[in-house]
Amino acid sequence: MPELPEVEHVVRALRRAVVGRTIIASEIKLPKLIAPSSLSSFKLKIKGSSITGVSRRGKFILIECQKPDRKAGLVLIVHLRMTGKFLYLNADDELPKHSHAIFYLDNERRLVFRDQRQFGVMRLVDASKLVSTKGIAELAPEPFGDDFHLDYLKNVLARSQRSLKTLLLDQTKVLGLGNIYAAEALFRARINPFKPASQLSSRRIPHLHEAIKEVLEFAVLHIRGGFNLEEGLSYGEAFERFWQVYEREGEPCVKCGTRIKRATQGGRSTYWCPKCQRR
DNA sequence: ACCCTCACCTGCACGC
DNA sequence: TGCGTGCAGGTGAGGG
Repeated sequence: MPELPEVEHVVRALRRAVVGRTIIASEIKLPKLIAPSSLSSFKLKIKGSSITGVSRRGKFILIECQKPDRKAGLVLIVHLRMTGKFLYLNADDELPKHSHAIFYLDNERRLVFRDQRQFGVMRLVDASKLVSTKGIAELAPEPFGDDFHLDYLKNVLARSQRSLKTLLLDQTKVLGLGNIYAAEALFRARINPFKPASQLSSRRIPHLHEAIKEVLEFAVLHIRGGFNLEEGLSYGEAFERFWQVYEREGEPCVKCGTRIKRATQGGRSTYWCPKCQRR
Protein backbone atom coordinates (compact mmCIF):
# COMPACT_ATOMS: atom_id res chain seq x y z
CA MET A 1 0.00 0.00 0.00
CA PRO A 2 2.30 2.74 1.05
CA GLU A 3 4.92 4.79 -0.71
CA LEU A 4 7.46 6.90 1.14
CA PRO A 5 5.09 9.63 2.38
CA GLU A 6 2.70 7.12 3.92
CA VAL A 7 5.59 5.24 5.52
CA GLU A 8 6.86 8.54 6.94
CA HIS A 9 3.51 9.05 8.66
CA VAL A 10 3.49 5.55 10.06
CA VAL A 11 6.98 6.19 11.44
CA ARG A 12 5.90 9.41 13.13
CA ALA A 13 2.85 7.75 14.60
CA LEU A 14 4.85 4.81 15.88
CA ARG A 15 7.38 7.18 17.37
CA ARG A 16 4.68 8.99 19.34
CA ALA A 17 3.12 5.75 20.47
CA VAL A 18 5.83 3.27 21.34
CA VAL A 19 9.19 4.95 21.93
CA GLY A 20 10.15 4.34 25.55
CA ARG A 21 8.00 1.23 25.81
CA THR A 22 9.35 -2.23 26.50
CA ILE A 23 8.33 -5.31 24.53
CA ILE A 24 7.52 -7.88 27.19
CA ALA A 25 6.52 -10.64 24.78
CA SER A 26 5.67 -11.26 21.15
CA GLU A 27 3.56 -13.61 19.13
CA ILE A 28 4.18 -14.42 15.47
CA LYS A 29 1.23 -16.08 13.79
CA LEU A 30 2.69 -16.16 10.29
CA PRO A 31 6.20 -17.65 10.35
CA LYS A 32 7.12 -16.48 6.86
CA LEU A 33 6.75 -12.89 8.06
CA ILE A 34 10.07 -13.18 9.91
CA ALA A 35 11.74 -15.84 7.72
CA PRO A 36 14.49 -16.96 7.56
CA SER A 37 14.64 -16.33 11.31
CA SER A 38 13.02 -19.00 13.48
CA LEU A 39 10.07 -18.15 15.70
CA SER A 40 11.89 -19.11 18.87
CA SER A 41 15.05 -17.12 18.20
CA PHE A 42 13.08 -14.06 17.09
CA LYS A 43 10.91 -14.09 20.20
CA LEU A 44 13.84 -14.66 22.50
CA LYS A 45 15.85 -11.86 20.90
CA ILE A 46 13.16 -9.21 21.03
CA LYS A 47 11.75 -10.09 24.45
CA GLY A 48 12.66 -7.49 27.08
CA SER A 49 13.81 -4.91 24.53
CA SER A 50 12.94 -1.31 25.05
CA ILE A 51 12.08 0.73 21.97
CA THR A 52 14.52 3.60 21.75
CA GLY A 53 13.52 5.12 18.43
CA VAL A 54 11.64 4.70 15.18
CA SER A 55 13.05 5.84 11.86
CA ARG A 56 12.87 5.11 8.16
CA ARG A 57 15.10 4.23 5.23
CA GLY A 58 13.18 4.50 2.00
CA LYS A 59 10.00 2.52 2.56
CA PHE A 60 11.54 0.45 5.33
CA ILE A 61 10.46 1.19 8.91
CA LEU A 62 13.25 0.83 11.45
CA ILE A 63 12.21 0.14 15.04
CA GLU A 64 15.30 0.58 17.17
CA CYS A 65 15.50 -1.61 20.26
CA GLN A 66 17.83 -2.01 23.17
CA LYS A 67 18.11 -4.85 25.62
CA PRO A 68 19.20 -3.85 29.11
CA ASP A 69 21.69 -6.71 29.39
CA ARG A 70 23.32 -6.11 26.02
CA LYS A 71 25.52 -3.41 24.68
CA ALA A 72 24.64 -3.77 21.00
CA GLY A 73 21.30 -2.49 19.84
CA LEU A 74 18.78 -4.30 17.69
CA VAL A 75 16.74 -3.02 14.81
CA LEU A 76 13.41 -4.45 13.77
CA ILE A 77 13.21 -3.76 10.05
CA VAL A 78 9.66 -3.73 8.71
CA HIS A 79 8.43 -3.37 5.15
CA LEU A 80 4.68 -2.90 4.74
CA ARG A 81 4.72 -3.83 1.03
CA MET A 82 1.16 -3.51 -0.29
CA THR A 83 -1.16 -3.97 2.67
CA GLY A 84 0.90 -4.02 5.86
CA LYS A 85 -0.40 -1.88 8.72
CA PHE A 86 0.35 -1.27 12.36
CA LEU A 87 -2.34 -1.06 14.98
CA TYR A 88 -1.92 0.10 18.54
CA LEU A 89 -4.51 -1.83 20.49
CA ASN A 90 -5.86 -1.57 23.99
CA ALA A 91 -5.88 -4.70 26.10
CA ASP A 92 -9.55 -5.34 25.48
CA ASP A 93 -9.63 -4.52 21.77
CA GLU A 94 -10.42 -7.40 19.49
CA LEU A 95 -7.61 -8.69 17.32
CA PRO A 96 -8.66 -8.11 13.71
CA LYS A 97 -8.30 -10.57 10.88
CA HIS A 98 -4.81 -10.89 9.33
CA SER A 99 -3.02 -9.90 12.52
CA HIS A 100 0.27 -11.70 11.97
CA ALA A 101 2.50 -10.28 14.69
CA ILE A 102 1.61 -9.03 18.16
CA PHE A 103 4.03 -7.19 20.43
CA TYR A 104 2.91 -6.98 24.03
CA LEU A 105 4.07 -3.73 25.60
CA ASP A 106 4.66 -2.77 29.22
CA ASN A 107 1.65 -0.44 29.26
CA GLU A 108 -0.91 -3.21 28.74
CA ARG A 109 -1.27 -2.33 25.10
CA ARG A 110 -0.31 -4.25 21.99
CA LEU A 111 1.45 -3.19 18.84
CA VAL A 112 -0.02 -5.34 16.09
CA PHE A 113 1.19 -5.91 12.56
CA ARG A 114 -1.65 -6.67 10.19
CA ASP A 115 -1.31 -7.59 6.55
CA GLN A 116 -4.09 -8.86 4.35
CA ARG A 117 -1.92 -9.95 1.42
CA GLN A 118 0.93 -11.29 3.53
CA PHE A 119 3.59 -9.59 1.43
CA GLY A 120 5.02 -7.62 4.34
CA VAL A 121 8.33 -8.61 5.87
CA MET A 122 10.01 -8.19 9.21
CA ARG A 123 13.60 -8.81 10.15
CA LEU A 124 15.54 -8.38 13.34
CA VAL A 125 19.18 -7.40 12.88
CA ASP A 126 22.01 -6.10 15.02
CA ALA A 127 22.12 -2.32 14.79
CA SER A 128 25.75 -2.45 13.69
CA LYS A 129 24.81 -4.56 10.67
CA LEU A 130 21.84 -2.48 9.56
CA VAL A 131 23.47 -0.58 6.73
CA SER A 132 25.01 -3.71 5.25
CA THR A 133 21.75 -5.67 5.42
CA LYS A 134 20.62 -6.97 2.05
CA GLY A 135 17.74 -4.85 0.83
CA ILE A 136 18.91 -1.81 2.79
CA ALA A 137 22.46 -1.58 1.49
CA GLU A 138 21.39 -1.27 -2.15
CA LEU A 139 18.91 1.58 -1.63
CA ALA A 140 19.31 4.86 -3.50
CA PRO A 141 19.91 8.07 -1.50
CA GLU A 142 17.01 9.52 0.47
CA PRO A 143 15.04 11.87 -1.79
CA PHE A 144 15.01 14.62 0.86
CA GLY A 145 18.73 14.32 1.55
CA ASP A 146 21.70 16.12 0.04
CA ASP A 147 22.91 13.03 -1.84
CA PHE A 148 19.88 13.03 -4.10
CA HIS A 149 21.23 15.90 -6.14
CA LEU A 150 20.79 16.74 -9.78
CA ASP A 151 24.04 15.11 -10.85
CA TYR A 152 23.07 11.89 -9.12
CA LEU A 153 19.84 11.74 -11.10
CA LYS A 154 21.63 12.64 -14.33
CA ASN A 155 23.98 9.71 -13.84
CA VAL A 156 21.21 7.28 -13.05
CA LEU A 157 19.21 8.32 -16.09
CA ALA A 158 22.17 8.26 -18.44
CA ARG A 159 22.97 4.65 -17.62
CA SER A 160 19.49 3.21 -18.09
CA GLN A 161 17.65 2.11 -21.22
CA ARG A 162 14.45 1.40 -19.30
CA SER A 163 11.37 3.59 -19.51
CA LEU A 164 11.32 6.46 -17.04
CA LYS A 165 8.26 5.17 -15.24
CA THR A 166 9.86 1.77 -14.68
CA LEU A 167 13.13 3.35 -13.56
CA LEU A 168 11.38 5.60 -11.04
CA LEU A 169 9.96 2.51 -9.35
CA ASP A 170 13.41 0.98 -8.86
CA GLN A 171 14.32 1.73 -5.24
CA THR A 172 18.02 1.22 -5.93
CA LYS A 173 17.93 4.10 -8.44
CA VAL A 174 15.34 6.57 -7.13
CA LEU A 175 14.04 6.09 -3.61
CA GLY A 176 10.55 6.55 -2.28
CA LEU A 177 8.24 6.64 -5.26
CA GLY A 178 5.68 3.94 -5.92
CA ASN A 179 3.14 3.49 -8.67
CA ILE A 180 1.08 6.54 -7.72
CA TYR A 181 3.80 9.10 -7.09
CA ALA A 182 5.92 7.94 -10.04
CA ALA A 183 2.99 8.74 -12.32
CA GLU A 184 2.31 12.00 -10.50
CA ALA A 185 5.94 13.11 -10.67
CA LEU A 186 6.09 12.49 -14.41
CA PHE A 187 2.87 14.43 -14.90
CA ARG A 188 4.21 17.34 -12.87
CA ALA A 189 7.38 17.36 -14.96
CA ARG A 190 5.33 16.96 -18.17
CA ILE A 191 7.38 13.94 -19.24
CA ASN A 192 6.16 10.87 -21.08
CA PRO A 193 6.34 7.77 -18.86
CA PHE A 194 7.41 5.55 -21.76
CA LYS A 195 10.45 7.59 -22.68
CA PRO A 196 13.73 5.68 -22.27
CA ALA A 197 15.59 7.16 -19.30
CA SER A 198 18.81 7.86 -21.16
CA GLN A 199 16.95 9.83 -23.81
CA LEU A 200 15.55 12.47 -21.49
CA SER A 201 17.05 15.75 -22.61
CA SER A 202 19.42 17.34 -20.09
CA ARG A 203 17.25 20.44 -20.16
CA ARG A 204 14.35 18.45 -18.69
CA ILE A 205 16.20 16.47 -16.03
CA PRO A 206 15.98 19.33 -13.49
CA HIS A 207 12.21 19.35 -13.97
CA LEU A 208 12.02 15.68 -13.14
CA HIS A 209 14.36 16.12 -10.18
CA GLU A 210 12.17 18.89 -8.77
CA ALA A 211 8.95 17.03 -9.49
CA ILE A 212 10.09 13.93 -7.60
CA LYS A 213 10.91 15.94 -4.50
CA GLU A 214 7.83 18.11 -4.76
CA VAL A 215 5.43 15.23 -5.14
CA LEU A 216 6.86 13.46 -2.10
CA GLU A 217 7.01 16.62 -0.02
CA PHE A 218 3.50 17.61 -0.94
CA ALA A 219 2.22 14.17 -0.01
CA VAL A 220 3.96 14.20 3.37
CA LEU A 221 2.37 17.59 4.09
CA HIS A 222 -1.14 16.68 3.01
CA ILE A 223 -1.62 13.13 4.19
CA ARG A 224 -4.16 12.99 6.96
CA GLY A 225 -5.07 10.21 9.30
CA GLY A 226 -2.51 7.61 10.07
CA PHE A 227 -2.42 6.78 13.73
CA ASN A 228 -5.17 8.22 15.79
CA LEU A 229 -4.16 7.75 19.37
CA GLU A 230 -7.00 9.81 20.75
CA GLU A 231 -9.56 7.42 19.37
CA GLY A 232 -7.61 4.55 20.78
CA LEU A 233 -5.94 2.99 17.82
CA SER A 234 -5.00 2.39 14.38
CA TYR A 235 -3.02 3.36 11.43
CA GLY A 236 -5.87 3.60 8.96
CA GLU A 237 -6.18 4.17 5.28
CA ALA A 238 -7.53 7.68 5.44
CA PHE A 239 -5.36 10.04 3.50
CA GLU A 240 -6.11 12.89 1.26
CA ARG A 241 -6.04 12.12 -2.43
CA PHE A 242 -4.60 14.83 -4.57
CA TRP A 243 -3.83 12.68 -7.55
CA GLN A 244 -3.86 14.45 -10.89
CA VAL A 245 -3.49 11.43 -13.16
CA TYR A 246 -3.44 8.25 -11.07
CA GLU A 247 -6.75 6.35 -11.26
CA ARG A 248 -8.17 9.11 -13.46
CA GLU A 249 -8.41 7.29 -16.78
CA GLY A 250 -10.88 9.03 -19.08
CA GLU A 251 -11.18 12.11 -16.87
CA PRO A 252 -10.07 15.51 -18.15
CA CYS A 253 -6.49 16.57 -17.49
CA VAL A 254 -6.40 19.30 -14.82
CA LYS A 255 -4.13 21.38 -17.03
CA CYS A 256 -5.46 20.96 -20.57
CA GLY A 257 -8.70 19.00 -20.39
CA THR A 258 -7.47 16.13 -22.57
CA ARG A 259 -8.65 12.72 -21.38
CA ILE A 260 -6.16 10.92 -19.16
CA LYS A 261 -4.92 7.64 -20.60
CA ARG A 262 -4.01 4.40 -18.91
CA ALA A 263 -1.75 1.62 -20.12
CA THR A 264 0.02 -1.35 -18.65
CA GLN A 265 3.74 -0.96 -18.28
CA GLY A 266 5.87 -3.62 -16.67
CA GLY A 267 2.73 -5.31 -15.43
CA ARG A 268 1.43 -2.20 -13.68
CA SER A 269 -0.93 0.61 -14.59
CA THR A 270 0.51 3.86 -15.83
CA TYR A 271 -1.59 7.00 -16.17
CA TRP A 272 -0.65 10.06 -18.17
CA CYS A 273 -1.96 12.99 -20.16
CA PRO A 274 -1.23 12.32 -23.83
CA LYS A 275 -1.05 16.04 -24.55
CA CYS A 276 0.90 17.44 -21.58
CA GLN A 277 3.21 14.45 -21.53
CA ARG A 278 3.67 13.94 -25.24
CA ARG A 279 7.47 13.75 -25.06
C1' DA B 1 25.11 -5.61 -15.05
C1' DC B 2 20.92 -5.05 -16.83
C1' DC B 3 16.14 -5.89 -17.73
C1' DC B 4 11.95 -8.63 -18.04
C1' DT B 5 8.36 -11.73 -16.24
C1' DC B 6 6.48 -14.09 -12.71
C1' DA B 7 5.42 -15.24 -8.05
C1' DC B 8 3.92 -14.09 -3.61
C1' DC B 9 -1.51 -13.41 -1.26
C1' DT B 10 -6.43 -11.78 -0.21
C1' DG B 11 -10.30 -9.27 -1.42
C1' DC B 12 -13.01 -6.25 -4.18
C1' DA B 13 -15.58 -4.63 -8.29
C1' DC B 14 -17.13 -6.04 -12.49
C1' DG B 15 -19.78 -8.70 -16.16
C1' DC B 16 -22.26 -12.79 -17.40
C1' DT C 1 -26.35 -15.66 -6.03
C1' DG C 2 -22.42 -17.42 -7.92
C1' DC C 3 -18.47 -17.70 -10.52
C1' DG C 4 -14.77 -16.17 -13.45
C1' DT C 5 -11.68 -12.23 -14.53
C1' DG C 6 -8.85 -8.47 -13.67
C1' DC C 7 -7.00 -5.45 -10.65
C1' DA C 8 -4.72 -3.46 -6.21
C1' DG C 9 -0.06 2.27 -3.26
C1' DG C 10 5.71 -3.67 -3.64
C1' DT C 11 9.52 -6.28 -4.39
C1' DG C 12 12.53 -10.58 -4.90
C1' DA C 13 13.95 -14.63 -7.44
C1' DG C 14 15.16 -16.52 -11.60
C1' DG C 15 15.75 -16.35 -16.29
C1' DG C 16 17.62 -14.43 -20.84
